[in-house]
Amino acid sequence: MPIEMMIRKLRQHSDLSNEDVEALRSIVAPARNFPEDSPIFREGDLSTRCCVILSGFAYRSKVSEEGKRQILSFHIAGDMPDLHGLPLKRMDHDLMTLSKVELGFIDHDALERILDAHPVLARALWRESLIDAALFRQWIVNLGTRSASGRLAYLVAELRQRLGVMGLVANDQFKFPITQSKLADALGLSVVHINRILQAFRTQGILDIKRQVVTLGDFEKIVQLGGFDSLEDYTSPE
Amino acid sequence: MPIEMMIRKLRQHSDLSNEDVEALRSIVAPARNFPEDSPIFREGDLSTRCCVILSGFAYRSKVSEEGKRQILSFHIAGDMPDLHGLPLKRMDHDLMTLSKVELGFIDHDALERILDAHPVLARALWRESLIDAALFRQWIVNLGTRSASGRLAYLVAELRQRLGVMGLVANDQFKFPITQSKLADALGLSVVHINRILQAFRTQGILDIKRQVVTLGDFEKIVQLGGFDSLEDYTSPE
DNA sequence: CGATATATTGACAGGAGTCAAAGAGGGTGG
DNA sequence: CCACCCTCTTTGACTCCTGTCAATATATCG
Repeated sequence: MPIEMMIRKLRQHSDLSNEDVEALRSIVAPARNFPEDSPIFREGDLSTRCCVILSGFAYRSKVSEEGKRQILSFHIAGDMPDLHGLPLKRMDHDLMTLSKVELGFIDHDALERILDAHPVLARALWRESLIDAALFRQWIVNLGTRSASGRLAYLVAELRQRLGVMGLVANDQFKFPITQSKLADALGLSVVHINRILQAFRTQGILDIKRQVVTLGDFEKIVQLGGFDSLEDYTSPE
Repeated sequence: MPIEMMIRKLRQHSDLSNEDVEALRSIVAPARNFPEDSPIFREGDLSTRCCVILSGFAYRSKVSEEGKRQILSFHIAGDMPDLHGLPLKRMDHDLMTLSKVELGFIDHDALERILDAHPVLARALWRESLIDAALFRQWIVNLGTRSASGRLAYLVAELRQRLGVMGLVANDQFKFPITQSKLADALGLSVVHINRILQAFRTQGILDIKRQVVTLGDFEKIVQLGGFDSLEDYTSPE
């Protein structure tokens, strides 16, 4: 029942009744598999359904006019990376898989009907989409104020936090199938420089990213370097 | 009736009935004035009402753990910069005035009641808050992929676009009371460097920012330098 | 086992930051 | 009305973080 991860996430900030949850569960289409490094949707697409990541990793990205790719966010099991497509329809960025991904789909029309009858659920989804926006704000701070190594540390701290909540961190390790080139595109840095920072982190025993796995050597240090500030306190109502 | 600007903005993407609009209008409290360079709310505050900018300029900012201020966005007449506070309550950043600002306030409780009775309006506000998020994504691309001069050009292009819609651009000029130090904090650059870019733009006749006024010398060039891509096509449903 | 993607190195260039000081501008009070 | 002050802008000299280019090593996969 991997859809439970999404429900757990919604329940972290919203008080959903069992009816709300059942209604939502009833309209999730059977899981579909996507291969790694492939698009789920593209910028400009019209969205007719929302997806829920049941397992695997994805990222959202945008290509600037100059042709450079910027990765906007990473997504993990439990996330609904295109919830904003429900009110906005037209996608302003790509959604790509990082690994093999299992997706559940929720048809917009069906969802609209459920939301009309379940205002608490509607509010929960609005909230969820705004938490997404809050992460973007954090990301802006990260890009705008921190050095290269700070940015990387911040990313790792954020991922650890989010994966931890989903129970996907064990023994100071978590799966995260990233390449240095994608890290570069996420952090606004060059591949070469990412490589050098990674090496420095490795020799200092701070962290290691190898073979799809991130190993945290010194999490305290990572949080400090990245100036990581958990959003927890801001994402629950009242 | 400067509240009309907000309504015009909502109507750009949502089909509001006159009833919807009247309901909304009925709960806007009389305008209040805020002096320049002062806080409207602070990070950590609990939000009990939404504000609408009736006139003037404001910005949202966040201070990183390291103590550096990052400006997240600028706001103009017609904007509701804390709409996300309705579902999320706890503010994750500051809202500051740039100039004298006239604000209308909408009490959350009253708004909730109206939204329950006007689902189209509720949807419009959700949409509005997601357009805000889309601007943040654009901003991430700006910070992550562009050079210093590109970033500045992008900011000016975005402002021109948004102010233009509100009818606040005339003769290739618009009011925008910014200091170089704030520009630096918005673009993730140092004041000194901002100053040099500004001078380069000035001597090349591209643009000038002086005494609270931005003068566009060569808008084509600005759009090109900034790789500006209007969001227009993404913000209307279907 | 070859082929392709990814990671690593080295040398060098350059954009952007820092520090410190000097000008300008705008507001205020005597 | 002018002197003074405070903030904002401008300059110069210097540093250094990060990017670029190009080559090599290492993984990964069919």
